[in-house]
Formats: sequence, structure tokens, C-alpha cells
Amino acid sequence: MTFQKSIRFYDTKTGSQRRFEPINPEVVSIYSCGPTVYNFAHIGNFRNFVFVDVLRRTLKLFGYDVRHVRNVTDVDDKIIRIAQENNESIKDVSSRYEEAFFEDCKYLRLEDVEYNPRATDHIDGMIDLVKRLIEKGYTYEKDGSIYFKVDKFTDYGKLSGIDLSAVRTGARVDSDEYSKEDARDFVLWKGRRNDEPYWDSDFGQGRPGWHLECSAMSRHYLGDTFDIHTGAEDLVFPHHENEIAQSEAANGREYVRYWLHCAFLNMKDQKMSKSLGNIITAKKLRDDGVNGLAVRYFLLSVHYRKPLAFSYESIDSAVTAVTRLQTFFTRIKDLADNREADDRTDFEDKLNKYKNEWFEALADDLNTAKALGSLFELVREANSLMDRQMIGWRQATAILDFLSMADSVLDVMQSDSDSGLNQEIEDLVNCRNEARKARNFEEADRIRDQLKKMGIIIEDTREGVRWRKI
RNA sequence: GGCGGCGUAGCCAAGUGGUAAGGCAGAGGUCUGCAAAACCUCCAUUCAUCGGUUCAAAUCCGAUCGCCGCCUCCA
Repeated sequence: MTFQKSIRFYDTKTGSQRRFEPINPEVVSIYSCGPTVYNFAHIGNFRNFVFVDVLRRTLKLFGYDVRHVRNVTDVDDKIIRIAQENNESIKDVSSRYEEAFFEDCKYLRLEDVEYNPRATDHIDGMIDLVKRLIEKGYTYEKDGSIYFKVDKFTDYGKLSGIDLSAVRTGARVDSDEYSKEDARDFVLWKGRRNDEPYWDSDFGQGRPGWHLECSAMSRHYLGDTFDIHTGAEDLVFPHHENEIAQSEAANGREYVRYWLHCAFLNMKDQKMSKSLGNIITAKKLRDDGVNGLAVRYFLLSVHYRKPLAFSYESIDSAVTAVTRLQTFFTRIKDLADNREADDRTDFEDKLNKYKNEWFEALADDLNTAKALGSLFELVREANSLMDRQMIGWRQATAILDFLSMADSVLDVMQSDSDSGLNQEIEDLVNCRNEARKARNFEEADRIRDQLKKMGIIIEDTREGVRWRKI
């Protein structure tokens, strides 16, 4: 690829766009806050994970390898509470929802990431981190729990820009039921309480606080300093702020070079969130037969740092848009396979223009909305030329190469084909063709209706008969 | 109260100083046995409002209105 590597990302820490330069010029290290598996993930959660998916795919398109960690939080207050309510183990709860999460990932065509560590498999690393913080004097103990002393870490607040003096002691900060010396402090290790799960450590039995796992696991897989850390914007404070504090205090090095945060998915004007009760799970859409590619497209159709409102109207419109892309992809592919067709115009410069626009849009802080805009311009222009039989197999092949490249990020143009059904469909299509040749249109239309009931749309084109699934 | 974001057509949305991309919906037309797909034409003299700067503003500055987020578990 001749395109110069010059991706820019909006970095939360600086509040501005910065040219991306990874520590290792070949391999980008990424840590993404993953799901807490206490429930089925909703599509607001998946807005974030689709954004992360676009990030890693874009980096790969630009020639980088990625070393990407996305954790599974499988121990936390909510999981424990649900397990107790249902009289199950936390493992029962977490594995149920973890499994559903990965099914949803497939539904939305999320690429596998390199590492999916579970928090409970990394307790040792977390204990080690707390130990080092204790040694360096960043902690205190109270009622068996270990707290991080925010006062000691002078850079505290640099990510979120929060003014600590504004956080009033005693106001709304005791909700985690653990007492602290200072409202701003956060818990590293929660001392064992009655029938909750616990682990042994040098500083007593207990379980890790929420922030600890990301610091421990990212260090395990990516080292003290890594390139990109992602999450949704509600994690900026306190979660990521606390990660920085504990990691930098313990390691004495910069924790993360680029912080990328995704905006929310809204229902009406409010964020989609479990506590507001306005969620739609990915599983529900999946069970309702909503096309996952349309959902993926919908989530990609707006820049990741802008609020996005969910509606079924938007999903419907995404279905149509995705179908248009898929139809175009198939048309180009068929033409590329047809060595009889010669080029009657030169499309190379135009194609290069669209290619450049595509790369430039993604390089501009993953502007998928802009990228799609120029892609649809290509669709219209190439369709128009194909209608006039101006494009032959050579140029179709060049266009197909670009589409494949674009789809290595989008991943919506090639629908899953149900091969088991194909022979039956082909037979019916052939019968209909015979009927049409015999000008028996009643029979032809009957077969067309029959296919439609099977979810198959027939298209009689100049290049021949095509069919596709609804 | 502190910090941050948003307001562009019927809906979604790109555009951060040079005269409004794109998608969906809608209207008319071409093609077709009919459809479907595709194409063509039309669809914002205007970017929440009001001022200001400038040769030039959706874009910069100021004010106003409306909406949202974080500051507490959260994607």
C-alpha cells in the first residue's frame, strides 16, 4: 500500500487530535475495557466494541500489526449480587453472560482480539501491583481494605481535567459501602466480607477493586507503557483516571500514550443504560431476526465521538443502505469474473480519488461517516458506468480490490450465505428462467413469489438473473 | 455548582474560513413481459437564535435558548 501512515486520533488526555506514532513502528498495543459479564450486553455497549473493532481493523489496513487486549470482568459487586440472588456461583453467572457476549460479537462481526483475559485469572498480577503500591507508600489500610491515597499522586486528574478540590468529601461518594479517609481515594483491594468470594494475599483475604484489573492485565500483556487505551466516555472518570494513578505510581512510567473514548448510544435523548431501564440488548435484536450487518452499519454510520440515537427507523434505513452496498459488491464481482467484458473507459484516476478519500477519512480519527459518504459516491458513479457497459473486467477487478479493502474495515458488504439452501434456490431460478424463455410469465411469476416467501429476491439484469436474500 | 459535549433538509449525517458530501424516505422519468436492481432529474438561498469580526462564516468571537453527558456503579 502506497498510502502514507499518518493516522490522527483525538486523545482525551490532550483534548486534541494527535498524529499517531506507536512505540513499536510495526506493532500497536491496545487495551480495551471489555464487558462486565453480569447481564446481556446492550447495543450501547456494542457501540463501544464496534468502535474498537473499527480501530483495530483500520490500524491493520494501514499496515500495522495489533496486539490487542480486551478483558472480561468476571468478578464485581453486581456479579456477586446476582449470583447470591439466584443462588449460583459467580462462575455460573459470568460464564453465562460471557458466552452470550461472544455470540453477540459474532452477530456484529467483531474480529477476535488477540487476548481476552478474565480478571479472575490475573489475581496474582493485581496482588503484585497492590504490593508494589504499598511498598511505595501510596496506600493505607482500613477495615481490611487497601485504599489508594490520591493525595500522593500529584498528576491525579490529568486525564479528565477534574478539579479535585471540587469533589466534596462525604457527598455521594460512599455508595460502594467501603469507608475511606478521603472521598477521592479509591479502593484497590476489598477486604473479605462474609460469604463473598475472596482470594488470599499478603495483605489479607479479599478481592480486587474494579480499577485494578485493567492495570494488572494491560501490564501483563502489553508492558508498563502501551499505545492505545479505549473505553466509553463514562470511564474517563474515575476508572481511567484511577488506572493511571495506580499504574504510574507503581511503575514510574507513563501508562498510556493515546486515550480514545467513544460517545454514548442514546434512547431518545438519554444514554442507553441498564439503570435507566431503556436498553435493547444485542441478543434481542439477534433473536428478533434483525440483520446484524445493518446494526453494525448503523453503529458505524456516525463518528464515534458523537452521540448516536437509536431508533428502529435508523435500523431500517441501515438495512436498505447495506443492501445497496452488497448489491453493488456482487455486481462488481460478477463483472470482474466475466473475462468477455472489456473496459470502454478509464476509471483509474477516479478510483484512486475514492481510495484516497477512504484512507484519509479513516486516518482522520476514524471518520467512518465521511468514509461511507465517499464510498456511496463511488457506488453511484460505477453503477452508472456499468449501466452503460463502460466498465470491463479489468477495472471491475480494480474496484473489487478496493471494495475488499474498504470492507476489511466495514465488514458489511458480504452477507453470510446459507450454502445448504443454495441448490434448491438454483433449481427454482432455473425453472423460472425456462418459463420466461417460453414466455410463460404466469409460471415465472409464481416461482418468483415462491422464492420471495423463502426470503429470496430475484433480479433480471442485462448480465443475467441474480438472486439475493432479503 | 465544576468540567465537557451537542443543535445542519421529513429522518440520519459529513463538512471547523471560500460559498451546503452522503444515506434513508418522497416526487417524476428511463430500462423491464411485469417486477426487482440500477441510472437520470427534483428535494436546505441555508446550517438553534441574535449580534460581531472578515472581501468571504455552518465554520472564528460574544451573548441567548434548547438538549445531553461526567463529577456515584456505568460502555
